Amino acid sequence: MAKLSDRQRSILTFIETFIGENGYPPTIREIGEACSISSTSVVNYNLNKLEREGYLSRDNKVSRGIKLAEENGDTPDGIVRVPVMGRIVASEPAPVPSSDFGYFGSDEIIELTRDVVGTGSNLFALQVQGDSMIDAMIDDGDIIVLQPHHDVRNGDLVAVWLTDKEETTLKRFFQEKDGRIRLQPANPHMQPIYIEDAQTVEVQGRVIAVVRQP
Amino acid sequence: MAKLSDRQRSILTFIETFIGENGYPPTIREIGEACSISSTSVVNYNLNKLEREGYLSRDNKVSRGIKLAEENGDTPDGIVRVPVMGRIVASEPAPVPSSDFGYFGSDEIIELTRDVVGTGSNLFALQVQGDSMIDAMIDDGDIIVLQPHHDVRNGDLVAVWLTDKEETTLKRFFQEKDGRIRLQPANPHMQPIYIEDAQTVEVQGRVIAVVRQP
DNA sequence: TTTGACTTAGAACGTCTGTTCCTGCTATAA
DNA sequence: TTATAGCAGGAACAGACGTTCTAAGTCAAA
Repeated sequence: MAKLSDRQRSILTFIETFIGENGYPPTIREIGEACSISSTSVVNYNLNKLEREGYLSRDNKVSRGIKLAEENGDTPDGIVRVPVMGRIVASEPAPVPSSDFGYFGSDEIIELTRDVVGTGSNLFALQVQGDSMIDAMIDDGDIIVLQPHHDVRNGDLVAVWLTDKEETTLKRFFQEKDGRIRLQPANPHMQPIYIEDAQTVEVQGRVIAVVRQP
Repeated sequence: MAKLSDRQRSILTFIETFIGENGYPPTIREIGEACSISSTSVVNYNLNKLEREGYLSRDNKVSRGIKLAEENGDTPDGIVRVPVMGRIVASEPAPVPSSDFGYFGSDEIIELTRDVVGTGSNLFALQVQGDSMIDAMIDDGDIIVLQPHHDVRNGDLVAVWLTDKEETTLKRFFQEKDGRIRLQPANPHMQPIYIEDAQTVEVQGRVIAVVRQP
């Protein structure tokens, strides 16, 4: 599903812009005119091809029956569907999606915009249970959006599972020069935690956003 | 632009759900069938009426040429554009939009989904500056979405301007039986504030959502 | 070269769809 | 009562639209 002819690509982009401008999909003849294709059958042929490749779906016998496919939960209008994988509790590791695609095992799905989650992909969300993360200024019931991220950069706010303490916590991550890991609470009045053995820190994901609905 | 017949309302909601399901608008006959209208001219008549009232726009002679109007920043696909009116600081009253419509004076616009902001209308957003609202578990840089709301119910999380203390704060609002107003911090370890003179409390809005991007 | 798969063109068919015209009903005001 | 406006139903027309059929061009493999 990789190779697309120039013609097919121009058809696809035209449909996108057309829907954006008009609010409804174009007809076969409108596509043909825009992409300088004289025959409706050629447009039809390429549309069928695009459908077979999964770029769009068509409703037979229906005028303007074209719907653009939504790739990886990203709808064409900038909405991102993020699966809520469950609850995050201090006393347990966070439930992380097992595979990269599919919403299996997710309780529900929350829709967010790119304005909130940025350009991340493979996102998942967790609802915080209990007020054990109050020191990270995260309340009971808050929803945190995570990106599975194994190469964490210094300063990232991450959800980590501390194997020896058997505790999940949200802290800013810093790799110190002396090999230790410093976990800095968001609340500036609280003291950081220093971890001697980096093996005891399992990063579950980087926090992309926190959403609270009082 | 207020009065809508039952028929017109059912047409409108059908168009909404149809677009949501199919990705393209319905035809006149599909509307008629769904709303049990036998004649296409009646549908056409009501569509023209709805267009005249501003609820939708039509493209003449175009099949499925219906586009739902976007009211108060609410796009047809469930995205809500919320103007960010500025920053909210503890030492100043929150900047509230002067009129009910238009984004005049807004620094920028943030797009959110209905999943986040619910069904509210006339929403506006403010970015929190400083960590003075740390007791409400709201951090520097957080964005709070507010609904201008003058009839506040007990338990609502509201942004209030205390005229005598000259301070903006976020608290849960309770009207006590003895006439006093109790402002309860979100942090359960903190003590509530009791206001004797209700006149000194100006409710700027009800907090719909809080969004944090670390 | 021949073969076959893929792509493009053109035309015709039948249905879908927006529009229009005519008719009738109901409610309000004169 | 009549007049007017708003609303609803039915039928028919013309054009739009998806589909299908035939034919031909392109290109790589045999």
